[in-house]
Amino acid sequence: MIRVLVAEDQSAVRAGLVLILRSAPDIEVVGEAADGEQAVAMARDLRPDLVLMDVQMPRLDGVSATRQVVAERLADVLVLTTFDLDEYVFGALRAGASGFLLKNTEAKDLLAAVRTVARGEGLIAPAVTRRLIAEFAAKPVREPTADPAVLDALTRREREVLSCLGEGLSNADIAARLDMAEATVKTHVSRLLGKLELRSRVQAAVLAQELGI
Amino acid sequence: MIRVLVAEDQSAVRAGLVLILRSAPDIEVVGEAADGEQAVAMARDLRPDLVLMDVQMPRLDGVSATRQVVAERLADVLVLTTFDLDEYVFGALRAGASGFLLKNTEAKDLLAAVRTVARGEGLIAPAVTRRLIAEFAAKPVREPTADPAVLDALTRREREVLSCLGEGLSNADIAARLDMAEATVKTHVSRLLGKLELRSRVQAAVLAQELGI
DNA sequence: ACCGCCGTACATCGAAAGATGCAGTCCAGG
DNA sequence: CCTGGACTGCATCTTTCGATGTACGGCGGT
Repeated sequence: MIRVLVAEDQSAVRAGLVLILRSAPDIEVVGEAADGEQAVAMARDLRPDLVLMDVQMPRLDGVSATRQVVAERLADVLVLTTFDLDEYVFGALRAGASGFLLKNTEAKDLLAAVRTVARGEGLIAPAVTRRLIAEFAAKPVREPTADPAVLDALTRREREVLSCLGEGLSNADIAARLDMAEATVKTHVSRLLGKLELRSRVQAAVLAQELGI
Repeated sequence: MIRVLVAEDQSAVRAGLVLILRSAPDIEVVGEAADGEQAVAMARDLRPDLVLMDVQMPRLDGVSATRQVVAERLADVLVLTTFDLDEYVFGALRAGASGFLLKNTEAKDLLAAVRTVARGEGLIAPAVTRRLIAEFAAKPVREPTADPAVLDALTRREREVLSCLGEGLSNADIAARLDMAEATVKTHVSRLLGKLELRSRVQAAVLAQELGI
C-alpha cells in the first residue's frame, strides 16, 4: 500500500486528486494539507511514502516545502503544477523532487506516476523533459584545463597554500592562517608555482578556482 | 504516420524492435541500420522523423551517431541501451538525444515513447530519471557572489584590465596587450580594486573567473 | 650508523605590485 | 566660452612578491 499525502491549497483540485488516488486499490491517501507549512508538518507526523505537492501554495511555497521534506528525508515528493515554467521545474528538481507533473495529466498517468516514484524511480512530464535535457546538456563540462592530477605533485603544505591563494589571501594572511613565517609561505608559493609551471600567484589563484578549491 | 529508422547491430534485437514498431498502425519503419555510420548515412537519405538508436554499435557508437544526426537536424533520436550506465545516459543526452530508454522496456511503452518523442517532447526511462535529477541538482548554481552588476561601476578600460587580470597576466603583460605604460596599468588596477573593494589583484582575478571573464 | 633525499622552514635581495599625486582630453551644462 | 566632472594617462614611492641560498628533522636504503 502506497501512503500518500496530498498538499494543494485549492480545495476543489485537492478533492479531485484525492478522488483519483482513492480509486486505486494500492494507494491510500493518509492526509491532506492546504499549504506548505502544513504539508511539512503533516509529513513529519504521518511519514507518508510520498507527498503530492502543488507548487503554488500560501505560507510556504511547494518548492521550499519540497526542500524541507527532502532534507529531513520524510518522503519522496512528486511535484504538480498548472504552469509549465522553467523556474518551477528546475527549482523543484533542485529542491530534490523525485518527479514533476503538469496538472493536465490523465488520471491513469497520475496513478502510474505515483507508483513509479514510490518504487524509488523518477518521473518527469514529457512536455518538460525536453527542456530538462536541453538545460542539462547546456551545462558546461569541466574543462580539461583543470586537471586535478597536477595536484599530486604538490605536498600537503603546498596544497594548503594553494587553497589560500584561491581565496585571494596575501602571504602575510596565509602565514597567519597556517601559523608559519611569511618567508616560509613564500617558499611554498615559489615551489608550487614551479611545479605547476605558473608565473605568478594570480595564475595559481585562477587554477585553484577552476579546481574548485 | 511516424517514420522511424532503426539502428541496432544485433540483428535479432533489431528484428524484434521492427516487429514491435510494425504492429502499430501509425508507425512506419523506413530503414534499418547495423552500425553508427550507416545510421547517419541512412538518416541523411531517408529523413525519418525519428531514429531509434542503440548505444553499443560497431564503427561509430550510438552516442557519436546521435551527436551527428542532431547536429545536422536530420531527426529526433531516441536512444536505447541494455546497460543503465551513467556514461551512456549523460553522454546520449549531451549529444542531443530526445529520449533514453532501457531495452527491458515493454512493447507498449516503447510505442508510447516513440509517439511522445515524435510529438517533440522528451522521454526518459524512470529508472534513469532519478539519477538525471540528482546530476542536474548537483550542478553548481552560479553563486550570487559573482554579481555582474558591480561591473557597472567600472570604466571600459578598467573592465579590460580586469579581464586581463582574470587570465593571470602581469602588469607588464597587460601594458603590452592594451598598449599603455605599465604605470598606467597600475593605475587602472588600483582604481578597480578600490571600486570592487578588493585588496589585491589576486582577488580581482578570482572575481573575474567567477564572472566568467 | 651513515648517506642521500624530501619536506619544511627561514632570511636576503632584486623585481613586481599598489597607493598616491598630478596632467591632458573630452563632454555636458551653465 | 568655460567650468566641473569623468576617463585616461604617466611618474614617484612604499609594500609585497618571488627567486635563491641555506638549514634542520625524518625516512629508506646499503
